[in-house]
Amino acid sequence: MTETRGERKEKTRRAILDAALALSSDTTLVALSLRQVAKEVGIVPTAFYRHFASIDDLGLALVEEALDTLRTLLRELRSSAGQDARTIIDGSVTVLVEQVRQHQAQFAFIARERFAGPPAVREAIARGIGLAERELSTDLAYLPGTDKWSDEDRQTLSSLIVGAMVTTVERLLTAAAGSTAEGRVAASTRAQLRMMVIGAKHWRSTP
Amino acid sequence: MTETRGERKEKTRRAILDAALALSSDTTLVALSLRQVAKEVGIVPTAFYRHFASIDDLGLALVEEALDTLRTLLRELRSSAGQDARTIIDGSVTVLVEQVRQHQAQFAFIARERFAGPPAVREAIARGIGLAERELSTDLAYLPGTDKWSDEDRQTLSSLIVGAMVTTVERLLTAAAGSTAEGRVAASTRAQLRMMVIGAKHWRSTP
DNA sequence: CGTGACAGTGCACACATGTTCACTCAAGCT
DNA sequence: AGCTTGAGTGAACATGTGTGCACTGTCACG
Repeated sequence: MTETRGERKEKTRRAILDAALALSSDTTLVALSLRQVAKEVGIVPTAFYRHFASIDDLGLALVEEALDTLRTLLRELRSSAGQDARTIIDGSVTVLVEQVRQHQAQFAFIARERFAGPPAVREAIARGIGLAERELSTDLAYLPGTDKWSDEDRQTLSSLIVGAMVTTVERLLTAAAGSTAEGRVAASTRAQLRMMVIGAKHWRSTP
Repeated sequence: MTETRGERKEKTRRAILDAALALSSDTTLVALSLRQVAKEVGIVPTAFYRHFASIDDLGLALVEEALDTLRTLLRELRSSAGQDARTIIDGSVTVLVEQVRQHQAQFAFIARERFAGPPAVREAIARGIGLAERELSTDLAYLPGTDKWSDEDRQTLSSLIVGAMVTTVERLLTAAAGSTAEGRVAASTRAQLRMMVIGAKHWRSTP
């Protein structure tokens, strides 16, 4: 045999996860049926239980993976440094588009299940996005300009930016890769980020 | 009889719509079963067909109603005039919170089905939000400051604002009515809108 | 070489689903 | 008063669902 026992197992586990992601993209996680997945993978329904304790478990594993790519996106965004605001923005949007295209299915999954998924899934996604906001917020504490702001103001700006990013991801998901629509979304997002930065630059807290 | 035949029919039709909205709030539209709805309403499953041609038809009627309350929100927002930017923003956020609280289930439905619903539903919701963006964009053409802008810039600002509004609605839905969390969301949104307005005020298009 | 672990099989069960059909029986018209 | 219309009924259907249980065959290890 060219494959060891453990490798084979991992392979069908992957196949199950992939099939589940593909099938749920037509509808939703709650509408995902064990038997559909099994048929797609090419195993008998009961063999599914060799890999997951239940169908809910599958959903949890799926969201875990999706959040992993979310965290990857965040890491990439933070490491795509730049000198002035302009280049930071341009680079960030480029990274965003790239990552969304590269992991389209995962981001679509997150967008779908963010409000439609089971409670545990919804909460996990909310935590992921909340984390992004907090990270950006603390990053802002070290940036010239916002370093003098109050925590509250930084959180406000951070949630505004993250919100715009989420909206952009959602827009990208409905635009075909490499289409003019995609270009428009990217350009629009860049403009929006610049607008926000300008707003932040002239911001004076008025409680 | 205290009720006419037509009134009775309309009454159970309403009951079906209400039950469907309530039941789908636990999961999703696609996971909504005819028999669940029928049981909740107190009619036999087959009686359902006297009111809707199919379960998909129900979904369409549901989204139609939800979009109606969305349009109501937009109308309320536009009519809640004010003098300076500050009072316009404050009034708008107040209206937004009010409307979301008053039609919580409908807005939750929209948030859920926006990406998880069947294609027809998703497209209907996207059209509704697109309409909001276009309306705001044309409104901006008559406001001092943005009246001199290019259409493109106005669309960019409009989509930014609408996006922030959508995000705010989503945040409100996860915050309890009258809670301190709700107050924080409202305050944060007001600050964000002010930030955006400031950004717009100092905006110079850089193509 | 022999033996145990275990991924995958096949059958079974009990239950839920959407939709059909012929029906009842009261309201509302002529 | 008589007759039609139509909201609601109840049984039936074919199909899909999750999960339990005894099984097989092969890989990996003592």
